[in-house]
Amino acid sequence: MKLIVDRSEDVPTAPSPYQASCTTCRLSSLCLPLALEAAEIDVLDRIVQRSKPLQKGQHLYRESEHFQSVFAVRSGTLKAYRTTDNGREQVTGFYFPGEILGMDGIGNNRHASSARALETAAVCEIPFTALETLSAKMPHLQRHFFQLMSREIAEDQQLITLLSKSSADARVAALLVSISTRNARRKLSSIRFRLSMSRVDIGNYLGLTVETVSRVFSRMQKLGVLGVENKEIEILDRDALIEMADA
Amino acid sequence: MKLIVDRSEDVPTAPSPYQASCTTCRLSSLCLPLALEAAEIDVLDRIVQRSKPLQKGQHLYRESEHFQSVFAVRSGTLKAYRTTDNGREQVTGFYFPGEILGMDGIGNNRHASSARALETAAVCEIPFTALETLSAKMPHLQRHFFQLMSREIAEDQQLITLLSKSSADARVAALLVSISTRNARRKLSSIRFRLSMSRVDIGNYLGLTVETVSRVFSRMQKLGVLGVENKEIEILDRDALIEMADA
DNA sequence: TTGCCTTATTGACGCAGGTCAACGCCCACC
DNA sequence: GGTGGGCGTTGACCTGCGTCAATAAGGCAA
Repeated sequence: MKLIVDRSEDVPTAPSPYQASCTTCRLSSLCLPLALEAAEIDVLDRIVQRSKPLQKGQHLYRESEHFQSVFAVRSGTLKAYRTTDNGREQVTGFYFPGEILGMDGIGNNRHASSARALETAAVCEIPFTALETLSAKMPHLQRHFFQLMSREIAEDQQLITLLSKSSADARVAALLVSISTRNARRKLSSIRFRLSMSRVDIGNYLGLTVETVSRVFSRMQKLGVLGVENKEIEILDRDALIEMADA
Repeated sequence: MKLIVDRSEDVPTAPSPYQASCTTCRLSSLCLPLALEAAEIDVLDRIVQRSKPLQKGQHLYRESEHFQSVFAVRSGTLKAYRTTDNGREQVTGFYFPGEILGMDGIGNNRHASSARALETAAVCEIPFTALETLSAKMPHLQRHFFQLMSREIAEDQQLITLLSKSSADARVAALLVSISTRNARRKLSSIRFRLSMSRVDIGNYLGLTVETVSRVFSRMQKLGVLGVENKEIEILDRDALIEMADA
């Protein structure tokens, strides 16, 4: 397994031209533990691989492939999905810049889901065995990964709650609130954004049909809660949306 | 934070009389990494606390309480659930002997769900900071916990898939298959068992009403797939049940 | 045992959202 | 700048499951 990319000082052009380092990455506050010291970040930086961007529709990994790394999204959006026994596709999550995906593969050394780019996307690859070795030496890092995984569990449970009982309106509202919140964390507009996923993906993720998703959008627009223009969304009444999300 | 129970050699009666040790526990193959050496198990053993059994209905921990430990079920069954913003209860999982719960609390240092005993139950408490310290020293243990958490994620995703599209029949069938499989891992009968949870809990977990759950049981009984007598379940046609689970 | 209360079953009915179908609109690619 | 194919919207109809209600069956206390 090739773990280290040569990025010594005497090479003028970075060996991986796609991103300088974790130190300069504006997303590092999202995907790295804040408590990490500069020297520690540097060590971590050495195991992280930055490769060429994925094109829209391209797979990052596929279900049941050998698990080797987790990935941090640098730009773009990815969706994770699994294929059921009867061939149906189920979207299990959307991943935005600063978020980590692939952690469901650790358990059995093969990916439990597939991941594909919804638009041109760049990711940092973090080889897991290297991460493990490093974690044992850096308590902050170990704790950070335990926390990341735990949060993924908690988020999945939230989705379970949503899928278990909520109305179509509540599901769509909850997704929009989630995207809005995550945008805010990335210092992007929390009230105006472009949905990088199709209505089909949204419906699939929320356990609804395309038609229902479309109807919900229309209804919310009519109610003045949302401005919808194709993939462009404007949240006009955030409180109402939050209200709808748990109804 | 009190982490270590004194169990030094000069105390003749074990400080916690409820279970000898991980070494002699018949469930250790389920909750401990197999690769652990005897000496390592011994170290782990020292941080594990065994307390008096929980009575039916008693809480092990509650949502938003300060997170301190994860727990391994020794006997009995527990359910985990969270309360939604509008006060509804959502069951997020059932936990049988040999299974670990509480991992959703690591992320934010408070429990993301509550856990309560469905019948008299005994658990081993594993203080998390001690587990972290130990993990950094014992690579097998660190890996094991990464794996346990990862599997929890993968299982939640499976539930998401189930809740997202499947029919009532498929949901109930899937739960029964899951219980059957987990029973087998514990060397119990995979075709005849007692449901420790109520129909209400089953319905809640599966996103169905009690009435629907009841009707599904009746229907399956009529079809000769299941024998149902109150909480006593007999799987008469396992293949048919598996078939139904992904329909 | 008796009685009470919780849990489960069964039936009748209504509705949210699925299904099917038609159509409009992007936008990508000649 | 036309055109084809995917994506999104809207309408009409249908159905699986929820809701409401009534009854039965356990289970625990006294």
